[in-house]
Amino acid sequence: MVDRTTTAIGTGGESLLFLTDDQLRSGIEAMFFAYRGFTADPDRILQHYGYGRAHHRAVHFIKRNPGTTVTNLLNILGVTKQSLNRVLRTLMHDGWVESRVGIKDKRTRHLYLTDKGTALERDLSEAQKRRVRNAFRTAGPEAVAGFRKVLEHMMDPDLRHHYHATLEGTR
Amino acid sequence: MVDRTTTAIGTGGESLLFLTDDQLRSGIEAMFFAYRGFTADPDRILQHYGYGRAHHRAVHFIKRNPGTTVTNLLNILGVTKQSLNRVLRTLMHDGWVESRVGIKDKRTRHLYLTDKGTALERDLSEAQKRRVRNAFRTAGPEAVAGFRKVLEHMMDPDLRHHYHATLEGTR
DNA sequence: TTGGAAAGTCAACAAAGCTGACTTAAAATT
DNA sequence: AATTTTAAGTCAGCTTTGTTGACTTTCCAA
Repeated sequence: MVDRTTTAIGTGGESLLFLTDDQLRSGIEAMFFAYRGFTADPDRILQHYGYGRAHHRAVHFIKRNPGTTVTNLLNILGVTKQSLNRVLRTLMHDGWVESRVGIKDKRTRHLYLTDKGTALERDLSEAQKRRVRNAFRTAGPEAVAGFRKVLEHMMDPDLRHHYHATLEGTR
Repeated sequence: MVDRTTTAIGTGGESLLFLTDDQLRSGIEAMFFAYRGFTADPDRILQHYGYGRAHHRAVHFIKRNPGTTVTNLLNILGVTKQSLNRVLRTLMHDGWVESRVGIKDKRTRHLYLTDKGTALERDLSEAQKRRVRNAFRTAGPEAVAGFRKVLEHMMDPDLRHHYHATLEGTR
């Protein structure tokens, strides 16, 4: 019943048991269930404010890249202009985010969190970090290094630089 | 600018550099970008068939638990009955999934993939496994072990048994 | 035999994504 | 100077996937 063979043996003849179909399937399910946990806490908070996950993502990346332009955010988030615009409009209307016209290029709008927005972001990220911190602490530093390594290679190569960009100066 | 302190030092005084706020934030972003990649390939295929991610999840877990009941699937997927029902209805109508009335308990419906459905599931999971396999192979077995360990601790404890259940007999 | 659990249906709605067409303003290029 | 391109934003309309609440049918079990 259990398939241990399909991708178990590499061309070089090494055992590679971690690449069996069953290992891959269970890795896939781990991603599915872990992502559910990963978003659960912020989702609960957002619901209280009347926002969704899209708002969280926008607020997160504005916090990490203060003064980012709309186009840049579009590239990071990988959604359409209309979709992001809807989110940004409500965030600005409700006073969490503000946009300033660019000085060099007056077509661009630079996005910033207001004080209120900074507090919301802290709420959301604290909830999320609490869970990630627990998982990291329980699993230990070597597991965390492996976790990072696998995730990095799971990303789309075109998007990987957004991940790296935010680590500039931290390693 | 870069905060290395907030959660860097544990109560015992150990270094715990892997738990700095920056490490946690970048771990969070790794999850975000990796999950995008993780779903990208199946999403592309599903779009071709006119289905969405919810269909993939249903088909995946019916494949792994043939004969599962609707209620069981509800618990695994964590959605409402109505939401799942809409998906199952289209899958059954289009001939990918069939439901058989329970013998012991005729109220229950047991779900199975048809031959057609099995082929679709293979298409989807092959695409997804290709990416996970690449990531696993590139990162190596120790990284994969760490990846699993972290993800397992990121799940909701209530949901963790679904992940374990599917590994029964494989370890 | 009656109460309640399991499954399914219907209606109505919301969040968040999409396409396509369009405007305005500013920058860049010809 | 005129034209083209780019950045941002808007409008209309659509899809997927989730939600709640009310309801029926079936049928097991106390």
